[in-house]
Amino acid sequence: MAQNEKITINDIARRTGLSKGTVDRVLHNRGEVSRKSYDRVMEVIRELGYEPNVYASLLAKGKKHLVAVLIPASEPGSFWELAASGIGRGVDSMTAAGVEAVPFPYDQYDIESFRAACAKVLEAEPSGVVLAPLFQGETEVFTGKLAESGIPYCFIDSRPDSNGYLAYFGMPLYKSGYLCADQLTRERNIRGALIVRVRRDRYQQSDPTVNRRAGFLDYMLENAPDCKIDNVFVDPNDPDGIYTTLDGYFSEHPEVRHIVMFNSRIHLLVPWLAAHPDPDRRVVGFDNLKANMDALRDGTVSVLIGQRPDEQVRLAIEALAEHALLGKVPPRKDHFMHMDILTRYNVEDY
Amino acid sequence: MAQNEKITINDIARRTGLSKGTVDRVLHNRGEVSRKSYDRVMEVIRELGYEPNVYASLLAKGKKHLVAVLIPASEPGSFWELAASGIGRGVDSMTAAGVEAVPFPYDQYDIESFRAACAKVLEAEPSGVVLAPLFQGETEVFTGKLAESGIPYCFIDSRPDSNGYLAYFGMPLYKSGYLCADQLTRERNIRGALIVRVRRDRYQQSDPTVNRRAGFLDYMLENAPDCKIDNVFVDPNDPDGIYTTLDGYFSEHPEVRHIVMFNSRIHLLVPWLAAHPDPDRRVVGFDNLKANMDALRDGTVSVLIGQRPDEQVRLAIEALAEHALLGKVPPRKDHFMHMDILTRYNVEDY
DNA sequence: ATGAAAGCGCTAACAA
DNA sequence: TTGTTAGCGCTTTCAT
Repeated sequence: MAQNEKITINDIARRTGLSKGTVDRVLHNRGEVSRKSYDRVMEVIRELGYEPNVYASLLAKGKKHLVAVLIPASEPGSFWELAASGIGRGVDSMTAAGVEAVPFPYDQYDIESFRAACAKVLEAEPSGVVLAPLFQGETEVFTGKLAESGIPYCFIDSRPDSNGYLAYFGMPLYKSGYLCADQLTRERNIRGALIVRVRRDRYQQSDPTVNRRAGFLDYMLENAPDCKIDNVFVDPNDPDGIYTTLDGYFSEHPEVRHIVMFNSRIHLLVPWLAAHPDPDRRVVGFDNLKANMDALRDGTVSVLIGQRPDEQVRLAIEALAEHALLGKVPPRKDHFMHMDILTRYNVEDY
Repeated sequence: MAQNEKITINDIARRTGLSKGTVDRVLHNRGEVSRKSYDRVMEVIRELGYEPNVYASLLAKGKKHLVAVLIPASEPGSFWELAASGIGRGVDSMTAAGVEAVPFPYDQYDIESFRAACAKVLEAEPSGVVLAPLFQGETEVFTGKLAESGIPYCFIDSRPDSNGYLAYFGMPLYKSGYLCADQLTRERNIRGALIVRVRRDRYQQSDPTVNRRAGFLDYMLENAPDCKIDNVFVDPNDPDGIYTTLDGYFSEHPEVRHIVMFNSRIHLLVPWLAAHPDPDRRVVGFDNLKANMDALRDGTVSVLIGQRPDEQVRLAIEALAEHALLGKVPPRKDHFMHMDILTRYNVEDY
């Protein structure tokens, strides 16, 4: 649509009186061209509105682009499984354009496995890398290496304070806490609310939930200052312990009917909640894990706030693909995903 | 990644003792091949796990694919403007793969302009068509012609009862009414609710709001059977009339605090609502028009239910692109979009 | 610094 | 029915 007829490097070779070879050299500015020729070629290029033919280029260099996706191994039913499902989701037309996204999984609790995965990625010489910065220090080391090799990378889920990334796709964490509080407390005059937390001490990982909690608490301060907020800690690997903990808490605080968790594990509470039904209770959690959505369906959980991790991955891959293919740099770096409010009435098509 | 080394039609030509030409013929089964050769080629193809090189193919045929998008002209601030914005959103890598999406706008109130747009589309010989079936009869005529020409098409927004389409992307209408009712009536014991409707008689158009209303009424019947539901009709082009109508209604029914509209025009009520603030009022509408989102922000409207018309368009284009490029047929035909619940706390990143 | 030429894998027109 | 061949637009040696 640009020009009436598509113009090729031949056209611009003819017009400049130079050869295809030279034109190609300036096109990819790989030197060995006289200043004069360079300028002349550039001039004609813009004059004629030349646009390279991607197929021809790709065909000629016979290279497939690889986008490495560095995220934790997707244990069934986990948050990262959702994220991983975004890898295949990548438009097939992208595949058709010669970009392949490949997962490089690692154990999110084992920093060594992360290092190993990083090494593999480097070996594979990808055109781009998508990663979630779980291990802060190690991530910095790795992205440093990527930068050295001139390999662009995108963050998903959360984002370190560095600056070299091509783009970031994630949920606005603080705001999500705010939204969460609003969904939790539809009425005024709430007596108390319970935050169920998971202890995470051992791992030197970043913790996205602290921002969420901050947003939550600020909302409560502003809108329900008299609400007493309790915290309770549970171990995700100890279902019985969770049950007992809740039993203990609620026998002391039967008046509390508002419960919230800031990570993706709200489903851990289902056994206790199901055993102690209460139509006036309100439970809000995060992320569309299968187990969470089931809890929504059967009414155990009232609202889930979703962030489409699969979309985050897809968008990151696409950004990288476009960078590799077309040299495009996204106009904005930070892309905050919409926060989806899920209830039993709109989970089905999620 | 498929095979160790990429295998080409030359390989399979050599292996079968036939020529590239013949191989190509069976690849695109365009006949002129003996049964025997055909079988042999197919055998070797699967044996070697041959996969065509899309660039080479595209380069050779030098054809760009055109996807025509047949939707109403996007008046600023309208629903269709949102939809149209999905056209550009199409991944650029798709563009890189040689697919261009082009809008063919028409006047949604003028069936003649629709016919004209259809004619233009046919002339352009697109590889696929995206359309919203506003004019029922005319749509049938048009899709009939498309079918004749072997051009695949996708519906967005709503879907006729026909069957020849490649895919459909839209909101589940009945369910959206149900969801709407749930968002409107958070408490029990509602005295009354008001449905504001737009008269549409002149136009022989399909009306998606009837299903929505049905879902809404069913929810109310099941969950708030004692709620009296009133209807009021307004003319979108007569702001003063709207104001007066509401004035009239609410002077008679001051106890009604729940208001809903099933089309995308909830913003029409803003002047009256803003002039008569009531913290206990609840207003629910549909679609993320700019004006609607503004109303959400300033608190005039409580909840908006969104369906991402731009995504519908994008997905439809992609489905068509993949069909054109790779011959892929979507596994499911009907794709129901997630219904987004928007409040003032999550509009920002929408 | 520049040009010539051989492909990349596939398509399509033409011969046979 | 099948084979041959000339490109498609660009990249990449290898000469010059």
